[in-house]
Amino acid sequence: MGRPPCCDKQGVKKGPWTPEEDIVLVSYIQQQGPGNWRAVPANTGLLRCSKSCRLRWTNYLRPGIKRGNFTHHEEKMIIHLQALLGNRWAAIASYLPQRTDNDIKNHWNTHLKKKLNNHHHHHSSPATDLTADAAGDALFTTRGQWERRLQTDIQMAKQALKPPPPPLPAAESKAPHHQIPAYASSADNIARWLKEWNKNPPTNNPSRSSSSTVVDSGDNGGGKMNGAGLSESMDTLMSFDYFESSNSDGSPETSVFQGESEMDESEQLLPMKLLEEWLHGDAKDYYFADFTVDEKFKYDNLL
DNA sequence: AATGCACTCAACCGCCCAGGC
DNA sequence: TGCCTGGGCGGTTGAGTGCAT
Repeated sequence: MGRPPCCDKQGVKKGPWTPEEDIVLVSYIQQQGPGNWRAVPANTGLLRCSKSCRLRWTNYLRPGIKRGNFTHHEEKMIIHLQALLGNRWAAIASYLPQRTDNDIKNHWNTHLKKKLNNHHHHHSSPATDLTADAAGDALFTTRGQWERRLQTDIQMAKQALKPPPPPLPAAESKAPHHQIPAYASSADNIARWLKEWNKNPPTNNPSRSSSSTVVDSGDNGGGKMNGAGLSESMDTLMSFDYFESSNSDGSPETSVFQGESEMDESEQLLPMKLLEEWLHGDAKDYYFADFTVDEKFKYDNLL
């Protein structure tokens, strides 16, 4: 016997959300705060499953999220973090402020994986084979690799037990920190969206039309890539910093995987070490320049 | 202009886990 | 202790869109 569905399927609406539904959901959350999703459909009259409400909020309506137009640096971070953490998108998303796990997952599946595959086929060499997808897919195939992963998990668990960061708006603990009043920001998005909507009423795809306007796309470094930009981006993307690392002392006390001394030396994978170095190196400061103190705190604790 | 195909991404599905009873 | 429920996560789907022919 399978588990019953999270909610009664009868009378539950599925598919893209309409602007009206968005407004109902946002205004409810403005008043009540997110959480207790079970109560949301009941209290709002939305004919939606509680899960659907949560998903809509966390992946779309939540204030401060940035959609699409992944910057080059974000892509690099995703690639590195994916190599480190595997397909744990929520964990990866926690290091990319403003990005949702769903967005990152989609971007990985539709863009980055492909890019890395192409690169893999065109630059097949022992060194490059260990990067990219190959690294992501094959990283944890040995006992030592599994232990590394476990260590990462332990580190993350430790983090979770640390005292919480300075208080955030009670209703939005997972939101990025540099947007100030969570709901005001969200209401602002809706207002902006409505403005757009009045100007350009959606034809037959409300979800998509809203997706391009509700949330401020922010400054993502110049919008979509043209051909040249993509090419240039790929060059840099694939260059990584793996093989430019000069201070590879590899001291155990700075390792992500502390306590792996029992590990067979032969299991020390180059990419992992290099990733580690990269994450410890200057690149970190650069990529995390926009991070808040909390986010840096969290990141540093991972290391 | 019409058609087919490939791509994108919002949303759903199913599983897992933690907490409450 | 075991069951139930809510919430979270990762994988997958399919409608919409854009491009090539």
